[in-house]
Amino acid sequence: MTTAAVAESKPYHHGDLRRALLDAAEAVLVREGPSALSLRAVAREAGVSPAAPYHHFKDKSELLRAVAMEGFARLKLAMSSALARETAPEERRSALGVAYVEFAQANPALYRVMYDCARNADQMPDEHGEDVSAFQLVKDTLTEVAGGQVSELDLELTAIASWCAAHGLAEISKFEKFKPLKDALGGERAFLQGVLAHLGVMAQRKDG
Amino acid sequence: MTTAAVAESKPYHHGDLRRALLDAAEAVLVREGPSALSLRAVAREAGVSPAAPYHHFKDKSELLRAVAMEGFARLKLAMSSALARETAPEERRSALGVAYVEFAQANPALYRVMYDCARNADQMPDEHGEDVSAFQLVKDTLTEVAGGQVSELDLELTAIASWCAAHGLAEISKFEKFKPLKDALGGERAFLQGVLAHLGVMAQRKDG
DNA sequence: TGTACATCAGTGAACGCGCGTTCACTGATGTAC
DNA sequence: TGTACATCAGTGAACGCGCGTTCACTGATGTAC
Repeated sequence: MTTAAVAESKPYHHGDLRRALLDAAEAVLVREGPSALSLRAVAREAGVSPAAPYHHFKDKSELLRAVAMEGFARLKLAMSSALARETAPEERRSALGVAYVEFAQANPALYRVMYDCARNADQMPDEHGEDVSAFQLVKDTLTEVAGGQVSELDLELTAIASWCAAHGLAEISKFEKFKPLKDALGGERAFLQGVLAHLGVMAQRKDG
Repeated sequence: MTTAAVAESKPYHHGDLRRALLDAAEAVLVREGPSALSLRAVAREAGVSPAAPYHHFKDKSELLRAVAMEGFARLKLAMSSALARETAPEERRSALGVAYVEFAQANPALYRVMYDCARNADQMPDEHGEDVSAFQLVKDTLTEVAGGQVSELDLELTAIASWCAAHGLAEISKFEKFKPLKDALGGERAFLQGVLAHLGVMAQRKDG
């Protein structure tokens, strides 16, 4: 009946309910969207009583936070992978932005939860000392593009601007308004690349 | 007791309950945030029974939609005003972006409702034939900056990129992460201008 | 000018619902001796 | 190796809550004659 319940007469103890709850949360998100993501729905999806999650999360918001953290981790992974697939700096930068937006498009409900969570806390959920942050990934790539000839301040501001644009595009790109333009450009990805390419940024700064 | 109820033994008929409900909705948003924006809370705030709004809105989502539409109208107004205060194209463009973000910062709950609504419909709420859209405002201003030397396609993509960046900045700018940078730059507005200035765009395109 | 009547815009009680959380409980597991 | 016992990780019933919406109603307003 439930997705997470495996065959063979499930045991009283679950094994790894925390993990199962996070997976169940994602299943609920995919199937019914962010507004359906209640503690009870997650427990139901995991095939467990409504009180069970309290042995693994202090309360609902802590569960949501864990979901959001996983989402950000996966987003970063998607970005790293995209980066690794290209060698030329310009292509790497473009791929980074496209990967970001495509992740958001592929996981719209998760992406929403991620930023709802971030907004509530005025910060991204802790990556508690991960090796290198997604934001650092952006800065490094932009440095490559500029060939190292850029001040720390410009770099920081440009990275923020890029992040803003990617986030904005993630939220806005599916508006029907843009359909004609996408068709004219030859598809979704061309559209994304087109918009992101129009964030010229450093080139202007350098000769301005 | 309620904000909207005027003195003198309120009459049975309200006069303009629709208007009062929209104002009440905003009051609720400001005081308690988007998650508290229920039909019942709005009715309560307007000093009216829970069933009363149904004479003015088909259901909850139609009320929210009306709130969102008003929000977008006010955002456009703020942008027009900011534009009118500057003459030089570059300053006008900057003022436009700053006005956008500052509106979102000044009305965070309303801004959230506006985009929640837009996302649900995959489009902005109808401006049903307003004179000129906010997006057109952006395109016109960008054309001024470019001195008319720009293709329709570049213009469109640049305008979208600007919109994305403004939206992203609106959602991200209050992260604590940026506090040091803001201080270094001398304040919130300088930060916004700094980020937005790093969307060079057309300059790069022209000599690239 | 008065009156009958339709329509409008409220009331307030009630409906069923799903929610987050708590509680006393119990089955399963692990550990000390 | 066996056993007593503490601890862990579940159950399931119950709590109070606010919600969106419906309903029969009634007071106020406007209009036709």
